[in-house]
Amino acid sequence: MGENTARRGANWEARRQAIIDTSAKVFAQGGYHGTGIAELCEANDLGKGALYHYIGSKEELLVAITDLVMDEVLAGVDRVAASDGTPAERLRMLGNEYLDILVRYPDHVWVLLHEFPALTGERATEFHKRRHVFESAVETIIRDGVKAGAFRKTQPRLAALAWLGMHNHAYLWLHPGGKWSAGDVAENFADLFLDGITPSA
Amino acid sequence: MGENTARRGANWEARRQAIIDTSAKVFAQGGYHGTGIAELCEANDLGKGALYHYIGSKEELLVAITDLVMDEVLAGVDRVAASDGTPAERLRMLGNEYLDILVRYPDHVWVLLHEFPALTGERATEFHKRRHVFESAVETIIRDGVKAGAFRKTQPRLAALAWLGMHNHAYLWLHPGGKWSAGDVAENFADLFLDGITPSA
DNA sequence: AGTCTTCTGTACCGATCGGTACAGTAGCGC
DNA sequence: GCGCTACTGTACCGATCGGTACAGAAGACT
Repeated sequence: MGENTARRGANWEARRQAIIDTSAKVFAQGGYHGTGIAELCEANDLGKGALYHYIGSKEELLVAITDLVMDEVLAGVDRVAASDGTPAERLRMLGNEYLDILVRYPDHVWVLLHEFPALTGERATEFHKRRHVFESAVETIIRDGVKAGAFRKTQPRLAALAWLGMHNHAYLWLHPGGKWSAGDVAENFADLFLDGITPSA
Repeated sequence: MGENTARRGANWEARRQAIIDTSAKVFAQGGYHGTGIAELCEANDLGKGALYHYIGSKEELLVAITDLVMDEVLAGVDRVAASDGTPAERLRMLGNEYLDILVRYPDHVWVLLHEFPALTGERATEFHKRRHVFESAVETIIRDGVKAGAFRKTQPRLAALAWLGMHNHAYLWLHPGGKWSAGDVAENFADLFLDGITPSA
């Protein structure tokens, strides 16, 4: 993808992106398998011919949705890696980046976390590879912290899974314009993860 | 359900339960909407007629799977409520109960957490009601701890969501016979949630 | 043995599935 | 205005969807 942008109409790409976004919302409500092409056509106000002119296939649409999110996530990982904070600071920063994505793309993230098992073949392996980069980034920060004595001697993998669970799960209840902002939640979660719920005194 | 057990064959109930369990595994692999009746028939080695004799409908099958898990979860909540430990102890206990269920019914739990949006009508409201009981139980323990001064003055709801996220997410990687036992993970998570990852000194 | 209920396979239903073929329309370069 | 390509709606494809009808097989009870 990218090299075959070829001679497409001026706003082909923009139109395609709009379709991806709209479809993400529909998928988020009805599920990937639970949503038919007809439903997507109606939501995008397009005939089947027009729709397929932009998306290629239903699965490609799913790929586009998940790729969009993973692009953002990995960009966040890079920014954090490029920073030079302590492990605790980097963990805070990554939480902020991730929850921000979650609020900016609630539908896309829902689809990603819910329907990634529907990806097949090399699409699936590619996705797992990218997800592994993200999860490893968390684990590495924790491992660094343990090595530096800034963190307790926990099992880094298990601590990373706890961190990921806390943050991933937020896609179910953290919405733009809701009770909490991404920043609020990220701060609370970082405090909790770093210092626990027991008073320090 | 229950009052119309009526005159069913001796092992009708057992047969039905076996079908539910087998189908849970199939759903866990292919998703609810992604799995057809024909697939369920093959997995259960039954014709459509026979299958429908036991399950009524596809959605009833989904309900049976989710009910099984929720029955266990709420039984765990009751046991914890009946105990008289400190908030910290009760949180530990609940984590143990929950992760134990997660390991004993990995397929059922996967289906529950992944496909509950497919429930419709009063089935959906009933499910949400029962899930709320579970989530409130977590929140109440935390609220009690804060009130008693055993926990920091966090927002109980947010802390509960963190706790739930950590534990719920484990359905993706915690499997029977895997690297960690439910008890191991529960203990690590409780330590982490109570005291954080920063050394206490 | 006869009867009656429970159980099960087969055939079938209309609807919808994801996807394609293709003829036409619209808009841009000239 | 001409021509060419990008775009779009309609009709259609075979396959599968969830579910039903129903006849017969299999047991249990008498």
